[in-house]
Amino acid sequence: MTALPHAGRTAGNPIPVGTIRVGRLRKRAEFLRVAASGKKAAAPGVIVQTRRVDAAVPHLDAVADLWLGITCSRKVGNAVKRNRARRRLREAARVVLPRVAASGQDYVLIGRVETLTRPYAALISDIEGALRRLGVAQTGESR
RNA sequence: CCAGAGGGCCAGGUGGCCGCUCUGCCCACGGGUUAAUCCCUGGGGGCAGGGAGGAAAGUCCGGGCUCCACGGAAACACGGUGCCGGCUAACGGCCGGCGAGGGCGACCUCAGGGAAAGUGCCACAGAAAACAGACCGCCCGCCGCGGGUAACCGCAGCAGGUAAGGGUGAAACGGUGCGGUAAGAGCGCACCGCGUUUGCUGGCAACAGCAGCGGCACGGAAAACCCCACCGGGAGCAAGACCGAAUAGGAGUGUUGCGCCUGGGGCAACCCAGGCAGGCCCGUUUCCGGGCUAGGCACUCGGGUUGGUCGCGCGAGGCGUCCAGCAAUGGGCGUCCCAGAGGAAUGGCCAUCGCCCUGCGCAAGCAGGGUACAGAACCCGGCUUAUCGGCCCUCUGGCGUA
RNA sequence: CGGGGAGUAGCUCAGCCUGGUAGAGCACCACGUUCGGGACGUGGGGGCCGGAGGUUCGAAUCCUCUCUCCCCGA
Repeated sequence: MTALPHAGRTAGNPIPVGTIRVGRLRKRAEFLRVAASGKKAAAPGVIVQTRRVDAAVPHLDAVADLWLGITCSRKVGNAVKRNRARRRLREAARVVLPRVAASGQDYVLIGRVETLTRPYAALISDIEGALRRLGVAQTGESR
């Protein structure tokens, strides 16, 4: 496990054991780092990029097990459409990532035009499938 | 009832599960510090409360706020606005009025100063396109030729008169009628139109009405240059302020090099202070004025970038009511505190009820589809553009009934 | 978010300031040249000037609104 030590998680802490904290990518440089040196997988509703965390380069949002950033280009539509695509992806990622995604990785979800109209269940399976193809999915049943 | 005009308002509701962000309070914990507490800081949990718009949009104007330039002055230049009056912090905005155009009407539209300050333009066509001018034509006179008994007719030329007719054009120097004439012509007259730096009346004014005057002179275009009047310093919250890594650039010291003059110091190289000259900058010019201005090498100290904090929401504020005003708007009183994110929250999924359209059905209803435009990014006042539909008020025209 | 710039032929650009005829190069087509192709020569076609209004007799050009694209300020 290359995840940074979870500062608040010690014996006697009321946080349930196994809770994963998802940090956020905050700056353009962090997104570019994932895009430049990471792997990517495309699904109808989403494009996923990922990169193993380099401990020498700290995140702005420091205390977390894995980091997530969501983005949308102007091709998706106007500001309302981009916001909706980001919100749907964030909601789906909130459900999927702690259960499936490996720790110690950066993840970037990129919205597409289909993200707006794709059914919610399909969006979730899109993310899971992409993570599996990238080889960063947990073995599932072990958790 | 149908068709239409003007103005205002709304921007789906309810419920369930799971979430986001800010503020306040509480709880346990980690890190720093300490002997310990306190304190600082970090990510969590719980409870309560707040959480997108009429356009948040385009960024087309006007302000607040911040920094820079702010010492003026004059002229120039540049940009903008343009009937009159009012409102406003200000505006290119709004309100009221005037004029012009459109509509049966309610109403709508208008960058709506100046073309007798100047420069330039008006292609093609046409004789001529802007101090007018004359192609065809019409008319008088003279001369020549031909015909005719003659009156006179025809043709060609010369010198004049004319702007009625022809045709061109987007536009041709008023229109109609009568008189007049060799033919004509505002040449004269009547009416209409036009102009008016004339007077009177009304109006703060734009302007309107009446009278007079002018025979009519003044083509269009200033969204061509321009003139006149008025307004305008530049940049923008990525402004700006503060805290502050790693790596490359600045200040001090030493050394080397470097225009002139004066004074001081030093044995000297040289250093310090002042002035002058040169160069650059303050939009341009002028006058004064101000600022900056010397490289290379070695050694010591302060800034900026990444990042963080502030700016950052009590405001030309919202709601209600009264008063002044035709209105825009202003004033008084009461009451309320109402988003603050930062790859950027204000949501995701589901159920159900509304609303609209289409089809089926006698009906109850059923099925299908639709439910817009669009997301705060320092704030405010406007303008413009996008928008499924619904509601309310006032008014106009037509038809019908009483 | 703020500041600036550009839309004209299939492509790259002139023309706009100073309004009346849209032009150049490459590309395309035909013919010639060649045994054939390329190159070369001659000739030709092709643009409602991003869209909508307005000013004007007349707009690619002037004015207003709008759409799209590009650049700059982390």
